[in-house]
Amino acid sequence: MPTMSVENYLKAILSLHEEGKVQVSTTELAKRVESTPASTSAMLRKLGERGWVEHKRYHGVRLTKSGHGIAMNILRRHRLWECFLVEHLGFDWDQVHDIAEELEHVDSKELANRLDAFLGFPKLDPHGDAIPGPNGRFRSVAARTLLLDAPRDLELIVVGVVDGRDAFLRHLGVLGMSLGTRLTIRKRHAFDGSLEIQFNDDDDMQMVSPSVCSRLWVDQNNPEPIIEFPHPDDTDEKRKV
Amino acid sequence: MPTMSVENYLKAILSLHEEGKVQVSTTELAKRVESTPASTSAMLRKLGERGWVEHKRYHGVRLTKSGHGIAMNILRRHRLWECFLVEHLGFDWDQVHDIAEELEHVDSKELANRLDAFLGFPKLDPHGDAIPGPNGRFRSVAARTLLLDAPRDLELIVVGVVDGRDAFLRHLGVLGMSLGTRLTIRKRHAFDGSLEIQFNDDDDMQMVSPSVCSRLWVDQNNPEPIIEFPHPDDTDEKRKV
DNA sequence: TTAAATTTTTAGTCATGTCTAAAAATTAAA
DNA sequence: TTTAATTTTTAGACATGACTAAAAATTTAA
Ligand SMILES: [Mn+2]
Ligand SMILES: [Mn+2]
Ligand SMILES: [Mn+2]
Ligand SMILES: [Mn+2]
Repeated sequence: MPTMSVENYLKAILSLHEEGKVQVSTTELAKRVESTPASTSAMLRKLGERGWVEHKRYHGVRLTKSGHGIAMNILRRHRLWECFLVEHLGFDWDQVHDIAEELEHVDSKELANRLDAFLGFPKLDPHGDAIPGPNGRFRSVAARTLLLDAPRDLELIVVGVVDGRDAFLRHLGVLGMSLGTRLTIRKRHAFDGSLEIQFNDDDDMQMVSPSVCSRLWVDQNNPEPIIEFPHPDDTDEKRKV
Repeated sequence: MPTMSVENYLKAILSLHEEGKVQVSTTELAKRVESTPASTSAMLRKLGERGWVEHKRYHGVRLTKSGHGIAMNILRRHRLWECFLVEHLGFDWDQVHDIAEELEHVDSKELANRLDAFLGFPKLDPHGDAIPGPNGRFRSVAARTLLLDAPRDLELIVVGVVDGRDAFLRHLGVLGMSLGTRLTIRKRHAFDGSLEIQFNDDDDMQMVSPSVCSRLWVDQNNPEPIIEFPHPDDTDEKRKV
């Protein structure tokens, strides 16, 4: 029965893990949870004592298996609630994060499972992020590429955002982009890395900055290979592929 | 921006007001929020300082208009979420209270209003209790009587419970009663106040204790007079009837 | 109307989680 | 490799909300 604060720290560590950091530094974590390094340091001591992280002083932390399970559970609830807010209450995808940030802490396994069923066991949240299942593992997700790295002259479809902050989502709105937008890269500008993109719905052409392109996941309409993201410690051989 | 704890205290005071107490005593409130008189006393000082209650030391408290507004808002969210849990997630009416007790603290006016719309602007929660509207006032509710006080030989319909605790709701299940049950009082036993009740669906007769009968609201199938429950301080003349 | 019982408040602790400022350890630069 | 910069931890405070035990006020009983 972790507190709300503990849950937020664990979830933040998980998200940093998923961004590639094997060891999470105190300062980085502090930024993520919007607190100070001092507070974070104190929290890490506690998380370590309770067996949710492995913490070597002055070097980073890693989630333990049990900490990873808790964090995946919060992430699951966060993304399920985001689905509910967008699909059933009609919120825009840039309005749901803060509300889900609170809803995710309502503690009831039964609630999460029933909500999951009510939503039709979605695989992705409104931002294209994978939703963990009740077992604490991600459901399979289609392969995807950063728009910045995608090939030219091939129809692409926007399937996710790397950066879920409201400011970025609203900027996408200004550019006329959202999940499902079909587009084709027509030109790469070597000078600043901008892409000239054709919007396949209206044949409109537009210049898009590399900063935006590096924050968008696109699908190349390949047959979808299945990928799972287990916890690094998880050597369970019976795992389904 | 009251804390979760403050919200629980204010809501508890409101519910005691609605049970007829004009002044709420420290001990009674402590029992309701499941804390001690000492903790409650400290909280009341704080609530008074912030202008949410009027508190004369050693005599009870009353909600101020602003405190009443906050409490009605929490109550609104509590009951809306209960509707959602029962009607859309398939929970039983005796499983939703504790979950709603947490959901009610998720702070977003927009969320409450959209949920309200999603549910079709319900007037009553799954326990037959009135749901406050976005203006902080109860919506109109049909007149109702305690089963204990209802007349004999008249078809009645169960429309609400006075006591929403899970134990009581489950006991109702054992008796085969829930919201909507049609019944008729056939005999009053003077000795212990028990009622002999005919269930109109299956013509079954059953003895029901006065303790249960004093916890059930029934409708007499009269044309529904409209009642509102404004705050006692509210002398606003423009109020709609 | 005084004494006893009850209720309420105060006093003193504790747990959680936050902060700033200072000290310690690590990492980067010279 | 010694020094400088950066990161992390510790020290010391504070806010919130809970508790037990003791004192004060009120209510009830004698
Ligand atoms: Mn959160
Ligand atoms: Mn999301
Ligand atoms: Mn509550
Ligand atoms: Mn209810």
